[in-house]
Amino acid sequence: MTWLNIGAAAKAAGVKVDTVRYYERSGLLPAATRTATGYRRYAQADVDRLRFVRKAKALGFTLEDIAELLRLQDGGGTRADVRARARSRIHDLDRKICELTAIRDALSALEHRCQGRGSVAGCPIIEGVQAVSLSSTKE
Amino acid sequence: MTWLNIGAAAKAAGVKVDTVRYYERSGLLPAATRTATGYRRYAQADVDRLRFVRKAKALGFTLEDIAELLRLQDGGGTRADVRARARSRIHDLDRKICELTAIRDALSALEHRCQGRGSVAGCPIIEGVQAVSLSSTKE
DNA sequence: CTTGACTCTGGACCCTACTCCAGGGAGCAG
DNA sequence: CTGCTCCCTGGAGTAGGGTCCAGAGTCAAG
Repeated sequence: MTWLNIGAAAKAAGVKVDTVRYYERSGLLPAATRTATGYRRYAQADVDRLRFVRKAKALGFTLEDIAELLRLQDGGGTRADVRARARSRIHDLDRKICELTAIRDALSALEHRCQGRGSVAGCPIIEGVQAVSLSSTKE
Repeated sequence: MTWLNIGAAAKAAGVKVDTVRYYERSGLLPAATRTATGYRRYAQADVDRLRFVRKAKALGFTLEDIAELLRLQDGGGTRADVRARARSRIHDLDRKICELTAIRDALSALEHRCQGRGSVAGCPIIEGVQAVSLSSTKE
């Protein structure tokens, strides 16, 4: 079994040393085994786990989601559990995308109404912002 | 001229008292005039400004963007300036929407590959995450 | 005069996901 | 042994947009 120090493990997984320690602190990684002098030792499985974290993050999972996914892997969760997590994430993403799209379209409509000439007084974009109705969109 | 105390002004604009003070601190609102005993006094124009901030925020502008928009209104900026800000915001939104959509689609594809039965071992979603290729998406 | 609601200030704290730092050990090449 | 790089810990700092608090002063009603 080849052991890696934290620096090598971090490099292999494509994250920073501090990030690895941070993940350990926050419970995403189990406390690493240590050498006699206190250095953390990592095996390939740990590197894989780090990579998993990185990739799940790229898919928009929060660290908390990821912690849950890892718990499911460790603790013999079911595929249904995993799937539920994924669905919930997709749902969040859909909501966020809708929200941003609505904002984008509103802003774009304002932008098209503006010729881009003249002083700010009476600018359709500014006036449009003033006319936005709230109470619905709550982030 | 009817003056409002901070509580009334905040209520009229739909924000919290602390938020009003925070906006003043961070330069979005000019320092309010004060009564003899140090209470902040607000006129209708101030309430309008607060509402403007709220609405611009709902359109996804950051407080910094909003500060700039307000400066343009105050300082006789041009519509071209305002429009440039709006365009930049639209551009940001487009980028963000694309990003989230890509993530959503990737995750959705994984989710469809999963029957939702069985243990986590071999789960296509987990394996799919492991197979994600990185290096492109950064954020 | 008392009570309760309101306001003042400065500063601490929340969230997420790190990132950096100081001050000290550990490991290894020459 | 000297350097150099790596590692350890605990704690602080970052960004964004607030939120909350203590301790003290103010205001209006009863």
